[in-house]
Amino acid sequence: METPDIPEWERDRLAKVDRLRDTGIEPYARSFDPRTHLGEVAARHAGLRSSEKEESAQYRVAGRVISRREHGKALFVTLRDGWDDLQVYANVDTLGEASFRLLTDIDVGDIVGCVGHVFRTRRGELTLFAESWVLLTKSLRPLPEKWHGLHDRETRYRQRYVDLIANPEVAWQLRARGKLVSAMRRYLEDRGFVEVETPILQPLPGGALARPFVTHHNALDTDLYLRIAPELYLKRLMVGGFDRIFEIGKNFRNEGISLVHNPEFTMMELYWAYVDYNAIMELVENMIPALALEVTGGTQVVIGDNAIELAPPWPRRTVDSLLEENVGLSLAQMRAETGAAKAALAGRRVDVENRDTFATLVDKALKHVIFPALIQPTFVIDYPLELSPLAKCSPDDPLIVERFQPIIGGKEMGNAFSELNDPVDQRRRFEEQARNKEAGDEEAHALDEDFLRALEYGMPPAGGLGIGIDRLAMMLLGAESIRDVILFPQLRPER
RNA sequence: GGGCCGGUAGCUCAGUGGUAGAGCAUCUGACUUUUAAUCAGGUGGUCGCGGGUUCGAUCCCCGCCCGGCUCACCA
Repeated sequence: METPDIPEWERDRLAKVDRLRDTGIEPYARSFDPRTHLGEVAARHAGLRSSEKEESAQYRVAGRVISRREHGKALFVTLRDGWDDLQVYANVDTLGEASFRLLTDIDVGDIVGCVGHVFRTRRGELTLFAESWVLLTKSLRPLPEKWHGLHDRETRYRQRYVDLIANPEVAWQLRARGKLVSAMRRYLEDRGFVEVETPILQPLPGGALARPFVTHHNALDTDLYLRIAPELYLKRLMVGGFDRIFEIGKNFRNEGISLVHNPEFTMMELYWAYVDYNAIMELVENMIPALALEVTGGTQVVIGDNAIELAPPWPRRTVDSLLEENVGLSLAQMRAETGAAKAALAGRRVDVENRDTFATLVDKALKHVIFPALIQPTFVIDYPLELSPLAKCSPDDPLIVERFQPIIGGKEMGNAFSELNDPVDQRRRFEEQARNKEAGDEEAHALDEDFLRALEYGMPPAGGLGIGIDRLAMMLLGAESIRDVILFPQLRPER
């Protein structure tokens, strides 16, 4: 009987499934409980010497068979659970003829449970001596090669489940990202912040300058946008009396994909009533090293050739002083003479265009000249008004807003400001954005009447903060691509 | 979107204008502490897709698809 549609390996394994069922064995078991994690077994017997055994402790372990070495009447298999491996040894004398024969029939990829005691082989590897075993899940597909593993990026991202099996360091890194999020959540809760959830489907996307995804609600017959930021809803909650809140969740921006951009990404935003951006800076410079300590065990990270110390305090540098130092022009000079600003930037190998304005020139100077030079953690503070339609003005200068960005390893880790709570000023800023939109700026901020109505009821003074979790994870875990800290990064659909 | 690089067996990769290769995996046999186990033998391929040139294309040309890097935009 020819079934050319089914690959050979799968046909063989499907036949094994049939044979197992014929002998009364279910190849997809219901449970194997209790069990001990492989890593725990290894940790408990780290001191066991070669050729010694420890028969007093019996273990039930389970995992995926990632390799096997058959020796006639004996057999070694290596099990993996998550990112821990443990070798299992079995022989025909202990298992008996029937059970041993079935064991030699298992394939790399199968998931099995084993019961036995540990010993350490002559070559020094901690090993479970199997006294009995059971098939838990039959695998129908071959695993990638044991030596070179799975390298192909496309397969790794499309079939992350295989990547996680074949590359335990990937599994470890993605798990560490999870630990980062939970550590952040705990850190904030311990300081009185309450976690909230605000709409992802929004009638008007706001809180950031970006192009949104559009979707449609059938029953309401209305277009909705996937949020580009939760900011305006969190501020509505501040009006409502929540005075320390945060949200950790996905934002969606309909823009390019790169080493540092994924269309959906995770953001932590927090709002803290009755403080300004100075308190937020203190929070950030204390929280980041605390999170690093939990996730990596230290407050130092290495990015490229640079050792970075995250411990506080972090220096504060104004945009104005950084511009003077790196571009040779003050903010006021750049505002007054955009021609000179363009020349100065062009001289530093920054692409400038005719349509560049004061605001975009400052933005380019920060991104291409100033940030890349800030390796150790630094707060860049006090931005020009034009770049920040939701931030409050400085008491000393109406053209400056109280805003900061933490820069680590040359990269922006977040964005924060003293929140604008003057509804009249906010309306003016929205109207300015509306003019930009008419002039063709697709990313200009929309005018949100309900948000203004909320501000008119009165929002307490507050500091706000957004931190990109993906980029923070990259920095702490030394990932070069955002795809390495996202379980299922966005790819073009498979065809 | 532009530029550059890539797609060959399940995996990692060689390769040539004249019937397609290796290692590992898989299959058969041997082997009771191996560990990239070992030894002997075998199976396995629309060479990303579609056109063109040619007696003949996996190879050369054109178009497309998918991925990577990079530039632009963005966090």
